[in-house]
Parts: sequence; C-alpha cells; structure tokens
Amino acid sequence: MSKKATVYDVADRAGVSIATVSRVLRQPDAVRPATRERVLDSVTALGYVPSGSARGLAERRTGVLGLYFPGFDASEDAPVLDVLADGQAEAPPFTVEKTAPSDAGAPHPTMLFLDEVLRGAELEAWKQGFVLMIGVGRDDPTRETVRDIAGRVDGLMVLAQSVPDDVLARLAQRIPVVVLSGPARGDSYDHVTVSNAEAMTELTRLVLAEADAGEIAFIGGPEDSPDGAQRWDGFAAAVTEAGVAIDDVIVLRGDFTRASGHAAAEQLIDRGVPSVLVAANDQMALGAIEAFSSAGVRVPDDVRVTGFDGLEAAALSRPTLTTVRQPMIDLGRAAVQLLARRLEQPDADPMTVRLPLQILVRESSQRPA
Amino acid sequence: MSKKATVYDVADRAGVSIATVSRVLRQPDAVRPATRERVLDSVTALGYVPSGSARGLAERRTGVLGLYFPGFDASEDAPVLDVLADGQAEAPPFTVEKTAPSDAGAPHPTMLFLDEVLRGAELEAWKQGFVLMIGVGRDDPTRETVRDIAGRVDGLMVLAQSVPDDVLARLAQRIPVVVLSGPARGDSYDHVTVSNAEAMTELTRLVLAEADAGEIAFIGGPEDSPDGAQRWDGFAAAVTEAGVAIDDVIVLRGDFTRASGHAAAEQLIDRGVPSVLVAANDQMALGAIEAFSSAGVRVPDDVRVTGFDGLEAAALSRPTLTTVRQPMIDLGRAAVQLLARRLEQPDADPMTVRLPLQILVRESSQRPA
DNA sequence: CGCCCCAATGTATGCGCTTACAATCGCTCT
DNA sequence: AGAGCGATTGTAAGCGCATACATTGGGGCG
Repeated sequence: MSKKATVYDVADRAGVSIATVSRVLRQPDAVRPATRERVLDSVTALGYVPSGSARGLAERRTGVLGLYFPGFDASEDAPVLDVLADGQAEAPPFTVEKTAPSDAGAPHPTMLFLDEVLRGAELEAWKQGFVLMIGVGRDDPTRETVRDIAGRVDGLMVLAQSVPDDVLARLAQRIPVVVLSGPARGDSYDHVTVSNAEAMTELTRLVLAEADAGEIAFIGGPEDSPDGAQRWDGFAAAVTEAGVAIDDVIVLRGDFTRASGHAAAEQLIDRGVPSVLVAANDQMALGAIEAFSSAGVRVPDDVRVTGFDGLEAAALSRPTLTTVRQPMIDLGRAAVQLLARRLEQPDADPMTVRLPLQILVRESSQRPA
Repeated sequence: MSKKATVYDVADRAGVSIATVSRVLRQPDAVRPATRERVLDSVTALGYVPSGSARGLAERRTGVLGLYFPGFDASEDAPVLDVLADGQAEAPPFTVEKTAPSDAGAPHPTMLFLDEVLRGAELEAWKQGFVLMIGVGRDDPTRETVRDIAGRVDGLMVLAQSVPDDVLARLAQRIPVVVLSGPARGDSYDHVTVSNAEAMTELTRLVLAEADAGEIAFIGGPEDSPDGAQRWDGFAAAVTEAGVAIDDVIVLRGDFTRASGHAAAEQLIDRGVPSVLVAANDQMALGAIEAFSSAGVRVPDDVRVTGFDGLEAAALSRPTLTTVRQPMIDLGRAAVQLLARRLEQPDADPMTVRLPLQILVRESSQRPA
C-alpha cells in the first residue's frame, strides 16, 4: 500500500500522457490497441485504481445513490464491542445456552422490512450502473449524517419520517430525492408507496366474511405512524361498509412490537374475546396469538386474527397468519428507477408510484372446516 | 435544484473568502462568531451541501467504508420491474392469494445472514464517523463493481469468497482490506472469523450425549463452502472422539437450501432413520424436519436434529431447532473496528479476530422427557 | 509527390474543497 | 502613540481525473 498510484504514474510508466490513460479507461475504442495494451499493463503493474473522488469531481456526478432510513432498533444502545481490547484472544470460542428462548435475537420487524428494501435498491442500482451508499437516521441533532451522504451521491432515497421536512427540502435543492412508503402529501418529490388503506379494507372484508357474530377488535400502531393511520382508515372503511358502527369496535393501541400485541390480547381476554382481531402489523398479531394460545383461546376457532406486512414469521406461526405482504424488494427497486429517471429528466413532473400489495389468506383468519 | 451552490457562492454571499467558509464547516472555533454566523446564514440560504468528491479529493480520504459480499440469490434473474412503463397506474392496488404457501417469498438464508452483518457494520461505521457503501458480487467478468467501490472508499470489508484472490490482492495494494468469515489463511489481511469447527464439535457432543444408539447422519453444504468444510471437520472430530468410525457416518450433501435438506431426509427415511442428524445449516435442518414430519418420523423422539446459524426460523419451528447462533451483528462491527484500526496504524501486524458462537440447545436435539 | 482529412495523442484547464503560508486586524503593553 | 502578538482572514497551490481543443502522423487521392 505504498503510495497510491495515480494516472500520472500510469502515464509515465506507459510513456503516454494522462489523457491517454484516462481514455483507455473510459473510451477504450478511442485508443490504438497497441497503446491500450501498454497502458493496461501499467495499470496492472501499479495496482492502479482510479480515485472516485477525483472522478466524481471532474465528471460532476458520483455514480452513487444514497438510501437513508430511520433506525428503529435503538442500536445506539447496542452492547459495547471492542475487538481491539486486550484479552480478546482468550475469550472462549463458544458459549452454550441450555434453555434457549425462542425469541433470542429476534430483530425489530422494521429492520427486516428495511433489509429487503435495501436489497431491492441495491439490485436495481447495480442494474442501472450505480453503487449504493446507506445511512441510518440516529439521534443526530445536527443532521450531519444525512447531509454527509447527500454530498456524496447523485440522488437520495429517503424513508418517510426519517428526515425532518426542512432538512429534506434543503437537500432536494441539491439532488433529486425520492420518498419511500410515506403518505403522498402535496410535495414535489417523487414517491413510492403502497395501497395500505385499500388492502386493509379488503383484508378486513375477508375476515369479517369468515367471522361469526361477535365483537370486532383492532390493535393499532403508534400515534405517529402514517402507515398505522392508513391501515386504521382502511379497516374502518370495511367495518362501516359492513354496517357496524365504528364506535362499537374495540380499539387498542400498540407500538408494533410483539409484546404490545401480547398485552393487547390479554386485555381482550379480560373483557371478553372478540370474534375478529385485526392488528396493524404482523408482530402484534403474532404476540396476540401467543397470548390467546396461552389462555386457551383458540385461533381461528374462537377468534380470527390478521396481521400486516408479510414477515417470514407470519408464515411459520401456528396457525399460519393471514396478512398482507409488502412488496419490499420492489419498493427499493422502484425508488431507484424513479431516481434514475429524474437524473435523466430533471424537470419531469413529480411522480408517485403505487405498488400492489399481496393479501395472503392463511389459517388464522379462516372459518374452521 | 438550480445550480448547486459551491463554497464560492457561499463565500460571495457572506462577503468572505472560500477559506473562511471551509473553516466554518471544519473548524468552527477558528472563526470569529460574527463571521461564522454570517457564513452559516449563507449556507442555509443557498442550501449549500459540500461536495463529497471535492472534499475527498482535497483531504485524500473519503470517510467511506465499503462492504462487499457475494450475491447468492441469483437476483439477476429477478422478475422485470419497470415502474416507469405505461399502464403502471392501472395496476390493481392489491392481489389476493387464497392458498398462501408458507414459504412464500422466503429469502435465501445467506442473505439474512448478510443483512445482519450489514446492520452491524453500519452501526459501527456510524460510531466511528464513517459512512457505508455496499456492493454485491454478481456475474461481473470485469470485476468492475468491486474496483468501482474500492476507488471510492478508505477501506474495504469483503466477505470470503466474494472476490477472487488476485483482484483482492490488487485492491489491498491501494486500501486496507478486512476479510470476513473466511478461513484464516496465511495472507496478510485482517480477518474476522468464528470458531465454526470448535462449536460444531461441542454441538455434536451434546447431541450424541442425548441420543440413543443408532446411526449418525450428516448433511453437508456445497463442496466449495469453507464454512461447510469447517463444520464437517468439527463434526467429524466429535464423532471420532465418541469412538465412532467416521466411515460409519451417513454423509449426504446439500446446498444449504431447505429443499436440499428435505431431499436428504427423504433419502434417510428410505435407508432407515438415524438416531442423530447433524445438518451444516439451519435451512437444511428445517427442511429435514419437515420431511420427517410428513413421513411420520418424530423429532426429537425418533431422531435428534441440529442446525447451524441461528436463524429466526429455527426458533419458530416445531420442534424448536437446536443450533449455533452466529454473532452476525458483531461480525460486521468487528470488521469495521479492524478497518478503523488499520487506517490509523497502516503498518500494524495483520490481525485475526475470532468471535464466539452461541450454542442454542432447544427441543430438536433433546431426549424427550 | 503534395495536399486534405481523419485518427491518435498531447496540452491545458477546471471540477469544489482543504490547508500551508502570508497578510491583516485588533489589542495590550510600555 | 508605537511596537509586538496572537487571532482572523485571505491567497494560492494542489488533490486526481475528464475533456475541449490543439497538435501530430499517416493514408488516400489527385
């Protein structure tokens, strides 16, 4: 790793000018084969790798797209890890957990969601010839991170709610911004969203059709979750449509975690088990099923339950959970496509892409045979 | 998004030189408060965001770390998605799947693994003041992507096997490289690994202790998987230690997928169910349990089964799967720490960090009460 | 054999920012 | 009031690469 080789070094060694070196790399056809060979030899011999910074500066574009999302996992509190500390080497190569809890190390559901979005974004970025840079919103009063990223990319994808409006507006002044999965507000960004409300309405219709007479319950998400709000709206529409007064619905509020779903179900058990329980996401639905199960309440026999998101865990639970699957991969891909489009046509009208959801009807919501 | 503002614009508007603007941003204390205010006002007014390229070039460092890993999911074959195509708008907002298969959309296990590594890396990168850039190895004959990334970062983390040796060597000539999770070969890179073999030996010991007399079976991974090889070695050691000839073990080969585990178990059912089945990863173990279950073979009563990796699905299966949990988050964090260390001490000796694994003893391997 | 034109290569400039070094400024001290 | 100094600010030189424009070298054709 002596001194990093530059175009100058390569040019010297090959006996050409730096312009020729640059051409060999960017427009190989513009250089005579013999010369090209010579240059490529130098490149190999010197281990030359072009500086992305210099290139970015000269070209006025970086070839990088940014993806920024909120950090739900309070990862700042992650246990200290210091592999450089002394004594590291003496640590045992493994430990044994005799009574392994089944939820050991289960990540926050939103993270799972983001993992897939990220995967989709990376895939599409690669297809379009971009590289991906990622950032997670954390307790960061100065908004440093997101600016830092904004300064290094050609375009930015942001998950709704992860960046304050004013900051986002400033960034959008410099580079194109695509907002992911937020409510379509009257802003001028490109958006990628899903039809939360419509799908929830249909899902609710389906459960209600399978349910016996009885009460209807709903476990909502946190107050400030736009997704949660949309899902509630969709649910409410179906209920009303079914001729049930919305005030007759038992509404509980959770925070999207499994524990909060569990707690909610316990409340329901105390006040009388409803015939239908619609949860605003999978984790809460799974927590509720757990609670019902320990209390001897049968799902779906006694109560039909539905979730939302389509986590893998929803497919593995007993009973399997009826839910709505988010097109997470496609969310990421669509965002990149929108960004690529805007980079080509900076002045096109803002566009909102709405991706279809997939309602997965499984055991938890069906009338037993 | 008119013309992107530069230091010059900010300087003009604030009536100072560009050096002062730069100082306000990099060393605020070196500027008189009144001047600083004036500059910051300009920054805000113009929506100025410093160019990462220019900064990187001037500072000779980018503040970015790269993470590069292999793409196992054949994502190149992903279905076409084109949100910009005409007719996009008319798509229905959702679809309904009546007989939702339980494995719909289950991602490749290795991806799950990588997701967590990535999360750990991002966390630690943030803590150390870096941003993360990611790249996935794909069918890429020219090695473009990885070089592309190498040119834009200060250091690179690479998953074992994702970059050919010669290419890696060339990159290492330019920037520090940390290799993740590969066998510790006699190279000069920094490494982060886990004790695959030791943990597998202990795990095997534990199962054998719980098992009745009978045959012992092993489902291995693909030929070229170093992890798979290490796990086999660890397994073999325990078997030998237990006084069983290694040739008496029934060895099947899978490819780390659930389907291959399923197929392997079916073979076992045909030739006679063993008393112990050790799989080289969770997915194969889960597939095997599935096959046993449909064939009426009871786990753990008739056969004790173990996996490896510690996927969430292993905790949710029936019976819950005994396995070894990889410290995936910590792998990512450790890699960043090593990289940060090397950036500070370029000439330090190469270092290998070995992280502890966690053996999770659950239902699938225990002698029934 | 000389001229014109195109292909190949070299020259020179600028991308936006950091920073060593120079030039000022504002005070303190005598 | 003048000198001396540290605090501020300005000046200018790159950082490594792409590229417009200039220059050179041949080949085809008259």
